Amino acid sequence: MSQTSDIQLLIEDLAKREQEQQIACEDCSLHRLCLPLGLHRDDLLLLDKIVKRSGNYQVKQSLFTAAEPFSTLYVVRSGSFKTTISTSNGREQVTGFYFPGEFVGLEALHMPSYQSTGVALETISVCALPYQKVQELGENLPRLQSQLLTRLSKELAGDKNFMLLLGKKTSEEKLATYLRLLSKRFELRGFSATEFDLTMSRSDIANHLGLAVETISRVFTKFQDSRMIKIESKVVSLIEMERLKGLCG
Amino acid sequence: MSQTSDIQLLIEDLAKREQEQQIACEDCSLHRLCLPLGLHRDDLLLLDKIVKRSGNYQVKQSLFTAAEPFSTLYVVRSGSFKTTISTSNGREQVTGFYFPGEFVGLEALHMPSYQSTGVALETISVCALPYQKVQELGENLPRLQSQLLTRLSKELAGDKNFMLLLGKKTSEEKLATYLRLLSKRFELRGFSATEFDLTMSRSDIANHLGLAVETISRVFTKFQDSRMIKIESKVVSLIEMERLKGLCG
DNA sequence: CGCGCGTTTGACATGACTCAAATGCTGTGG
DNA sequence: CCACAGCATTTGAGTCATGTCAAACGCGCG
Repeated sequence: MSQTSDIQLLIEDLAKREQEQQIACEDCSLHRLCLPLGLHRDDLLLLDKIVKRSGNYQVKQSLFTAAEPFSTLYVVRSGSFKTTISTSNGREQVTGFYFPGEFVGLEALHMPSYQSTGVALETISVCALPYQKVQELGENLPRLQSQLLTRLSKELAGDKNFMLLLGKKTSEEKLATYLRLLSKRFELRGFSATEFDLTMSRSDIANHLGLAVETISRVFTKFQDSRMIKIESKVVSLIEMERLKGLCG
Repeated sequence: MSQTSDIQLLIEDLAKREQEQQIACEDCSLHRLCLPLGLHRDDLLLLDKIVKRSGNYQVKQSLFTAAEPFSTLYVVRSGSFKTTISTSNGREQVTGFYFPGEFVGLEALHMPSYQSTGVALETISVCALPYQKVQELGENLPRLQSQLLTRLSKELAGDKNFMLLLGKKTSEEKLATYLRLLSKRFELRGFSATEFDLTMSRSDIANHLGLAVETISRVFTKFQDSRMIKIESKVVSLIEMERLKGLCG
């Protein structure tokens, strides 16, 4: 019984800390990756005021849905994310995965409504930026606008490269490229570049890369059989990074 | 002899007018599509000062090349354009086509160098915007920054949709979607939505859509045989727009 | 423990690619 | 102004990478 209440307490404490994540931008660990970069302290405080840190979401929960009115930009605080677009007849394309410090929904900021749907891949928390207020703030903070421009431009550059992957690469090249991409993103966030968690399902990966689940599965086992990588359910280890690089096409 | 000199004069005149296309942003016919949108007169004059209208290029000439240092944003004034990215082993992907009023090179503006190559599809003229100066101007013109943000966001939205095309559509759906896309862009520019010129080669189209030239050719003839479209070498007529729409997937 | 979903594996089907050749178009030099 | 060279496009035949369908497996959750 005492055991139960101990756990209870722990859980409550965790939930409380979760809810209370009112860490100022200034103190946020994502500082370096996020919007604050290049802003002065005073400006940061202004930014702070419009950020809503309330957002916690469960697996498969959606932050926003295509065609719903656009109002807010989201920045991932913890956990990971996917966005999807659909054809009129219901086929779906995963247009991106998003990790802490990354912006979701940038492609909508000139439109009246979201054009993609954002779904949580795990339990996540986000910072919500009401875009209207960001714009108002931007009127007097060119630095903020610049940061946004940089963010957009980076995503655009990534997507252009992704077009190369979708249009011209074989299934093996696609997966190899994708793994290296993830590796770099995790490394940038201070995590291991050689061992990480695939928070998305095989079918999400397959869909994103324009392949069938079965193909992804086969390529994974092929890569594993050749001892280039190791997989234990969700955890990937990149053993021979050079060989992987060579396979990227 | 008099004939020759007549033509001579005509050519010289043309060349002169070409060179002299120092039409102020304010008076430019692309006004509505381009950066000036939403700027005040005074601001426009400032923008005017940093725009270089010198650029005329021949077919296949490149404006910028991947890995070359990034310095300038280009806006197409007349003619059309493609950008490409390549894999390390030389395969190439056409990442976009650009028409009057559209920005080329936006994906590079956070980087030290261009990541794609921009090539003229016909004789073209462009406005060149030294990005450094755009930034300086942006410091005091939030409206300008906003316009840039909108431009970037639009391109991003387009590319996300394009990922859907590349990843999930059949060859017929790809071409149908592409034709409709072109149609809309021409319409927006005041041209016919149902009859227009394909300034790019079949192999450029094929490459862009992630298909082989032969496939494009076959689909074109199939569409034509079914009397949905008509093709006379470079000119396309969309006869049954509704049917085309239905084929977009 | 067992249900259900996600993943893997196998066998087969097919859309799009490749290779090859014919046809058509464009621009250039005689 | 014509003829020819060279490139772009079309058409045909055969192949192949990847998709589809089906079934087994296994892991996590209730």
